[in-house]
Amino acid sequence: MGRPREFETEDALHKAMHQFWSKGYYDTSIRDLIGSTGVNYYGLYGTFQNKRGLMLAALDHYRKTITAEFTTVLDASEPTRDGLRGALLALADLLRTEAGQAGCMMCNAATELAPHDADVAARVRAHMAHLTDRFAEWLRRADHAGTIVGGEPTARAEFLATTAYAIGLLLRAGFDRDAVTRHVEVAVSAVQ
Amino acid sequence: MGRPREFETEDALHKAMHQFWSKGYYDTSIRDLIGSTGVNYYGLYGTFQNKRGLMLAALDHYRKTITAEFTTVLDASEPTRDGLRGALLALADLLRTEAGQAGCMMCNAATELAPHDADVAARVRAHMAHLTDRFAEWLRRADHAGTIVGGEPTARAEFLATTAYAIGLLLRAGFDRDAVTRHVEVAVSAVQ
DNA sequence: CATGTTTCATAACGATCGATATGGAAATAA
DNA sequence: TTATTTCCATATCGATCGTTATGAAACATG
Repeated sequence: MGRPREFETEDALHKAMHQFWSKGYYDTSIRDLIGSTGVNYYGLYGTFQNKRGLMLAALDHYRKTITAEFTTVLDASEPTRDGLRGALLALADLLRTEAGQAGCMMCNAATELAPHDADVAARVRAHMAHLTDRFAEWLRRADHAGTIVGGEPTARAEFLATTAYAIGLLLRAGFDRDAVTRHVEVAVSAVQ
Repeated sequence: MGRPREFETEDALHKAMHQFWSKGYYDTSIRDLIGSTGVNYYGLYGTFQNKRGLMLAALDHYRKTITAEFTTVLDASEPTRDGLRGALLALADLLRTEAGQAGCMMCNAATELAPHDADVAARVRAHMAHLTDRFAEWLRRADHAGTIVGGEPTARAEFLATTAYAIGLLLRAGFDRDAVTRHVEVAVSAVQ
């Protein structure tokens, strides 16, 4: 009973995520979020507690959508250098907006909030661990196929993960697609 | 004539740099800066125009001190994998505070401000270009010595530069020295 | 000592921040 | 229709933001 709410939680979360993603946490005000989500004070605070709660929910949403989209591509890519290159370039496209300056939301949050927000730091850490895990799985497939064989799998996976972070940073800093492509090329040829 | 100022510009800049470096731009208030530098409103605004001017000056100061300190180490390191490892580990020490969560100030600023501040973006870009240039010079020395030979020098230098950025990000995200050391190890063995 | 000039210390400004209170509109249930 | 409940729209709160104004303090010069 009562008046029905005029917004979908997932939809509001998606729009809030994009707002935080492109503008960052501090440079995004509650009024900005009300404007971009279309949800008013009552709805936002009732659903997400406060600004920080919305940010944490947005980070979780990022992992469930953007990160998941990349890991799906990675898991589906063939275990060759071509496959790896394709996955990393797909990631670069995911982290580019029209303006091309979104970057990786987890890395952005890590820079802005992690040092003094344990909950954000935990999510960033979980994201990185998850990413490393997927790269390790990919390397295992490559090793099994005999296309890319090497030593310690965890360390090599971490290297690929930091390559992914670097892609986000380059985009955030304003480098264009060509510069990122060039870096991906070197990283792909460097993995062994 | 007149009352003498009670602060040194360089000293104030150094303290402001550390403040911005560890807490970021938005999470640092003018009152924080007055507290950490010991300079009052009159001195800060008279010398640096406003908060943004102080940030830009702090970025320049960062390049003149921290970045210069690293490039000095890099230029002095022998052109071998051991030399490269030593330089990168020295960088990791430079980017660690007691709490170990400072990271790279240029990367932090890139994430927080570059997308909507052209002057910051320009400084970040200049920093990255400078770093890439120094790595390219190092690679040239290694190539000449025959220790590490490879193909396109610019691309390889960019790879080493992004390795440096990744070190900053890992530290900012709270990873400890061992994790960073492990990543450096992989990067060093990957460069060819 | 008096005067002029520069800086220091602090009060104050308007604007905006995150967050909450309020009053009416919209839906359900009787 | 009426009562009840939930939500929307907006006003408002105290706090803090970046910035500026104000008066006292510290020097140099006469």
